[in-house]
Amino acid sequence: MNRRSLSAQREQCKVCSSPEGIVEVACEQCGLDPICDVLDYAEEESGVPAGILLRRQPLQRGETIFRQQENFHSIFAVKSGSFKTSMSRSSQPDQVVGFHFPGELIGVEAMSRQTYPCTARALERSSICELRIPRLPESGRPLEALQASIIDLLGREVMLSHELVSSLVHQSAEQRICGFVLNLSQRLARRKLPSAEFTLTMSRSDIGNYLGLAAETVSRVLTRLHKSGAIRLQRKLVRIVDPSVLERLVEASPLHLSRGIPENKSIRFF
Amino acid sequence: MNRRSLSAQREQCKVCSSPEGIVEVACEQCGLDPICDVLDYAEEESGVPAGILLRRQPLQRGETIFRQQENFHSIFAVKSGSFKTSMSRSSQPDQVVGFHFPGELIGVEAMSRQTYPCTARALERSSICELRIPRLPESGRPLEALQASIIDLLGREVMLSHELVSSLVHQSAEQRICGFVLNLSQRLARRKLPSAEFTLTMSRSDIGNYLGLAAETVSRVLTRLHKSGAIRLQRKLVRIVDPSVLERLVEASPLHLSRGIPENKSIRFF
DNA sequence: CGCATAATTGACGGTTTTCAAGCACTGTGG
DNA sequence: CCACAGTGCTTGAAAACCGTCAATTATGCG
Repeated sequence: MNRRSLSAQREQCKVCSSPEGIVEVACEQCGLDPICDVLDYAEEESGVPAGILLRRQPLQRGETIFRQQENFHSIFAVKSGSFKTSMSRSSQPDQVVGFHFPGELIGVEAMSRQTYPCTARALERSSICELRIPRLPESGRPLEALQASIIDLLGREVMLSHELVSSLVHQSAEQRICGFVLNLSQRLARRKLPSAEFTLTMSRSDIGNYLGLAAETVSRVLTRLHKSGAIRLQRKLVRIVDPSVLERLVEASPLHLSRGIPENKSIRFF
Repeated sequence: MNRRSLSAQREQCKVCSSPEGIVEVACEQCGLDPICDVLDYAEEESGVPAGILLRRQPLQRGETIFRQQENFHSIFAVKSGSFKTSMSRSSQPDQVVGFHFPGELIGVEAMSRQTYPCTARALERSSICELRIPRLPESGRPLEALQASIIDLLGREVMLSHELVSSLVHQSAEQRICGFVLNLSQRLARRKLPSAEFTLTMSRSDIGNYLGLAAETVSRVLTRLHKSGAIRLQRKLVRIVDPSVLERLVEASPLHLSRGIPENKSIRFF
């Protein structure tokens, strides 16, 4: 009996059994899954010592998993809820560097360092799994496989960051926000979560901070998209009515519009 | 006799012996150094099969090391000269995602992928070292140590990207360009290369593309800095006259740090 | 209910982009 | 040696875009 069929039954997974009825990502949709796989987690007799991979108590809105400059010890996977990671810059408000949704990892960029370079804060009531890196060797699993998984994780992270840079610097406010909304939708869809209608758990300021825009601009663009019928918007609740409008806005470059034919689009921003 | 004393003599290093009199980075200043270290390269009797780490023929301006979507096989270290990496995006001009100077690495972000996500092109006559990843196991060295080095490299790259994003999106054109110039200077200084006066081997368009500015804006800001006396500027040659002026403009947000060199060489994973 | 926080909306000004023209450097061939 | 074209760089003027400031409304929480 393999791990996937076990974890599909959910209550069999030692780590991921959901304590209450909150919507959370399934193990096989989680970014930590390849590593759990190596560890044979969810196998009753995996023989992995307890405390290497563990389920943490739910966090309340505003609580932190870790703070900037604390000692690195674990990477985390979001099971439910959402988080933001931010870096404090001297003499200026914090810079939001990322948002994290169920199935996504937090803290991988600290992997090569002594300390976490940013603070991870819950945007709502959320739960996480924790993988204690220094204790991995105790698992008795081949280190090479574990390291290979981690290299894979990091490589993806680098790719994403590069694409984030390219998408941000050359796009207008409208394009950035369309890309942001579409990206959130795609990330939720990838984890098999509702992706046509969802709540923006972060504030307009957080979005603006992340995208390099003023909060007012975020607000203006969102209401403009609402009035144009591309999305429906009620406070923090977003429903994507016409994805093609958003996609067209993201792809359409104000410069060089006449040149080149719009190709097949695979939007992977943020 | 350890590797460092050997490579200090330069002609003893199997990989890095400089064929002609071109200014290039020393091995111990190179981002690949921790890995070469593990491989005991430069040791005459290291026993590592040939062809894993090798010195490539110099590239002419405009030549590519690899192109986007080619199969991944190696990461590269710049020995002399400079490179730009760029990604082509559907229906838009290429996006410059990075510049690479002696001692810095190219291609690490492809580590977890089948193919290179960007194209690496020489900005001038340049030379490189190549590390063939698929052949690493042949070295007989513990894979864990090699993987740990690679994890270290990738972790840094993620950090850099985060810092790049935060420094780009919230800064004015003047701040971005000051940061860019200072960053170049710091990266050169770090590799013990001339850092007060150097040439911008990339075009104004490349700089603008990278920083998310129009080429005209880059030109305007540079001449403004020149007229204010902070720098001297002759076409592509830059001399930093008063670093404090630049630093004050950038304020406290240091632009992306240099690529590829570990601050402390002790890799503390696993 | 009332306060504090967040979101919206409007007006204005500064920065940056765009468009356009002119200039400087490079390399080629006569 | 010079004329020439090609490319990249500089400079100018107008307009678009977005940030700031400020006022107003909405929302959440005690």
